[in-house]
Amino acid sequence: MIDQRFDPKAHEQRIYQRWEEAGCFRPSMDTSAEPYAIMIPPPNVTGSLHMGHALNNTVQDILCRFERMRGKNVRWQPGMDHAGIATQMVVERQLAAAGGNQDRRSMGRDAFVKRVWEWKEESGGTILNQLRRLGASCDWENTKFTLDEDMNKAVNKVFVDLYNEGLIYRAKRLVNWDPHFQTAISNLEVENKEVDGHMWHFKYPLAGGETYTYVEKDEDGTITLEETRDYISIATTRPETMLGDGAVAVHPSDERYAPIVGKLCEIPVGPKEHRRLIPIITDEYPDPDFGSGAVKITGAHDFNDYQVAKRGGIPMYALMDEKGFMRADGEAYAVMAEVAQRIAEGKEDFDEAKIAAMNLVPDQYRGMERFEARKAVIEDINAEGNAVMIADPKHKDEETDAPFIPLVENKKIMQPFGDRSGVVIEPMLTDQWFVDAETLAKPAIEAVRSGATKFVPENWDRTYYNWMENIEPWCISRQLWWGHRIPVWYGVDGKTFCTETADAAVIEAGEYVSTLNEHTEIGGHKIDLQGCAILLCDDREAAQSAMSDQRTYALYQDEDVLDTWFSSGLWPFSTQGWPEQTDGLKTFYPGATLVTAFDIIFFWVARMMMLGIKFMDGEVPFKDVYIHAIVRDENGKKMSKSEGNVIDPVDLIDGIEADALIAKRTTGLRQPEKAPQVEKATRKRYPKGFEAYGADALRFTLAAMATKGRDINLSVERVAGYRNFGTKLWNATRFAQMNEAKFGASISPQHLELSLNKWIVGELYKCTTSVSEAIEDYRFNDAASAVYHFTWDVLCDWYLELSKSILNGDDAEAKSETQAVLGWVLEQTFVALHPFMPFITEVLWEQTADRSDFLMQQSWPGLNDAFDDQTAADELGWVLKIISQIRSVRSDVNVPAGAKVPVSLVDANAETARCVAAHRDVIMRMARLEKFEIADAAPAGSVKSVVDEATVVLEIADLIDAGEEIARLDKQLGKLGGEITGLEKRLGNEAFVAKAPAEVVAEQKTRLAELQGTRDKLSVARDQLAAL
RNA sequence: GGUCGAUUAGCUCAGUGGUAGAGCACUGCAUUGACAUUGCAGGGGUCACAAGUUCGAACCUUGUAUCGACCACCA
Repeated sequence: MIDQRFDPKAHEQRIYQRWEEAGCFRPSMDTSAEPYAIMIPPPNVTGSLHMGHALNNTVQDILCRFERMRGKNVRWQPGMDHAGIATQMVVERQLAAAGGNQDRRSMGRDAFVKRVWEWKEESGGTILNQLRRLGASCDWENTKFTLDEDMNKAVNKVFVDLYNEGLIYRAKRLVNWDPHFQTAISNLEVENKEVDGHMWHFKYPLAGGETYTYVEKDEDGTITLEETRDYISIATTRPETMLGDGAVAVHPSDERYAPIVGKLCEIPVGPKEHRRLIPIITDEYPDPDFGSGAVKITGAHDFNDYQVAKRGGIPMYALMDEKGFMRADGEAYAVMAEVAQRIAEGKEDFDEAKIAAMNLVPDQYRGMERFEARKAVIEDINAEGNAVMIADPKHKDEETDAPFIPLVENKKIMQPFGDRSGVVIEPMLTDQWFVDAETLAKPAIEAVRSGATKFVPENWDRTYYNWMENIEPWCISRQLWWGHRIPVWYGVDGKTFCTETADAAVIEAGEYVSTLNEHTEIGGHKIDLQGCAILLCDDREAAQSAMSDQRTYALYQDEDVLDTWFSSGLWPFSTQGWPEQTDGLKTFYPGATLVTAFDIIFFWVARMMMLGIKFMDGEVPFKDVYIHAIVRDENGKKMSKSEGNVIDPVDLIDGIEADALIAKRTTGLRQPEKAPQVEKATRKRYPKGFEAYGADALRFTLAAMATKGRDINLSVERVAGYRNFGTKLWNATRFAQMNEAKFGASISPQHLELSLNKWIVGELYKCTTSVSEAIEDYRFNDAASAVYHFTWDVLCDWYLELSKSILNGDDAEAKSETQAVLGWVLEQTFVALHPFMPFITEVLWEQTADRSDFLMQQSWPGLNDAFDDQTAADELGWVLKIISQIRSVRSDVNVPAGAKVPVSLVDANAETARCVAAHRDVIMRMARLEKFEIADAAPAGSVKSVVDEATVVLEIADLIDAGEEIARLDKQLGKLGGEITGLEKRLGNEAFVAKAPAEVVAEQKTRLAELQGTRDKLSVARDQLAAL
């Protein structure tokens, strides 16, 4: 006999270990079985399980367990992502916390990377064990890490192939620069947030004190302002970038500035005697209605300006260093400004490299932090009187002597932040590696259009197209140390060797050297072609000094590493052994379904599509992409640390005391002042913390709430409810054991005698069929509710109750059949529930019979409609109906719960009479009846109701009040009357009868007849009562 | 500005043209035998609003309102 209750803590980890040891998670590699692969979205090695992971992996596990039971050859590919920035950040923080002076740079690259690996071995990957706690049936023996050696081979091959095709290239471009991590990041890693900003209006004086007539008109062409100006007015949110301006642009149609287009104006910052003059140009970009209509063009510090500058051949001057400080290198401003001036006037050649190296920061701003520099620039301009002035609104009343103040508009501006660092991103002109995403995107778009890959729910394809069709070059180089190093080696002469290994680079370099002639100079001198050796150096400096030996051609590797998503993008095939043609690759590519949240469609899904199609002969990496919801708290708020509403999945599984929960939520807050608030709210909402609900309850909750296309608001009450559901199943099994149900035996449904047993088998068939269909269609909520409803409402509330009479009765044959069916139906229920609740069902399987196998290895119920016996279903349907009806009436007329009531049936037909005979005992027990007989007429003063053709008569005249009974019947008649009128009206409508489908019309007619029959019987009963 | 989504019972949500549903909460009754993590019975909804299509609309169309998400943005 099983325990009184299921204790998740006593079983879950034990069961999981047994599965893993027995190799249950391994693919069968049965060649006759259909392969089924799911690639886990590799969690960050730094990560720990949150609710999103719990949902994501529950869904994957349901699919995998279901398909495994259906006999497929399943591989759920697990692994982790090395998560470049995130991981490097964690270790750098650790170094800082450890005190001492050690940081990344003082350690040096090799030592630091070694340190990160050590960290990874010690503390990385806790999330994989948390996935085990959830029950995830991953193929752990094939666990991969995106930075492992085999992954690196794939990465290098992909890089080299794309490079050779020209789809990867190096270029100097404006990229998003994270000044905190001092690396480029992709535009996806930038989060645009609205912040309070200012817009300053400044005057750029015209060169040589020139003047023009500035005219403003309203819509009708009436002149509203006309004045002589010796400047052009500029509005900017970033005054510190003025020093890098290359031009001022106005719209070609803007008449206000037409007189001065082509002239020069002065940037009003820096030492007066060395100020630069820049041209006033036209471009389509400026919006005449915004600001002053004139835009300063700072190509090296703004993405829009960059485009204008490229179009107009405007020089781009970089003002900041990699930390976001004003540059402190290079020659004096006076010299540089002069050079810049000559370039602007066309007297000196425009050379990108030369310009990029030019430092146009005046001495007083050099080395200043960017926001400090902004303040300083503003102050200096204001002090000099080049701010556009406006009457002080505070003194509006006395307009005559209103003091003038600089015009500064307060406005909301969108500012870019690094999603990891949280600092303001700086557009930076740097050399980076790019993937020609546009070319790769085309077949990836086509694959979704053609249906080779489908999004579920399908409306996500719009999001996918939208992004893919407007895709920009993907910046893949990162100035980090933790990651796949870019497989490119340079000679000091700038020659580039892109090869899969360093050895190959050496060979290529050797071939290159052999093509040189003896006059070629490299590194400042000729090299000895005869005995020249190729030398690999750590960096450029080392290479350069090595070149002093004439018998050496020195190489150094590119310093940068690749964007993490570059290696994740290969996940569907790199994990299966590519570029080797392994069995795994042949079997498990393409995968079946990718399960993920929408927020990584761009980061990951799109990249896997592009790279998968490219490198796997045009074959997509997965057939379906199931996009699931975001998990929020019970009120629909995003779970966040600062809100204090984060629910840790493991806490729901293991339970947690209130104090521990509060401590968890209040420590390490970014805003510690919120702690008391969080504590109060948590204490109020969860005064006892969480009980240990177990993994099954959590999984079932997530599945039940996983509807297509909607967020999940997770409530702990709901988890408790599904824990109760597990208890219900547990106790049903306990009941079965007490009644000696037969487990571990098979039954032949076609040979069953009792309609009760035929019926439950049919109900089971309907249940498992709808579960299968729902899972196939990714309707996890429907699947969960089908099996929930069957287990609780059908099996426990009806079948178990109805079977008691037989199990306690004298009919040995009936008893034996029922024991067999009871055990079998429960076992099948375990199977059907197993994908959702793997632990409790496996324990029940284990403890109900001597088993040598696991539930998770059983076959999915292969039931067919032969199991669905309509006669039995009708018969039991009637039994259920009559019991419910009698119970309801009893309750309505307040018959004491314990009282036994005599009941007779009037006007029953032969079929009903047969049912009465067959099920009399059970009906009497469940409806608490003293007798249950067919009768010709009802005794006076009885309580009546109607089931189908028969009138159910409760002979309890003495217990009731005639007036109340009349009132009860009137209420029912009123309800019926309303429905009947509605139906009559509809059926009286000629258009309805003519146009609606015949079956609908017939259905409504039948229903009307039924209702009328019921009404007639009830009104007769009412009249009889009234006549007394 | 573009795109997508939401609005149904007190709460959280299902429901793809034909009798409005679930869980929780609520009300009444029930306590020796699977289960109080329970059972039985019940109350509760103008399906945001308006117009349209249709024999028939929570569902389809259009519009309005409110809320949300994502993307892109004006110096």
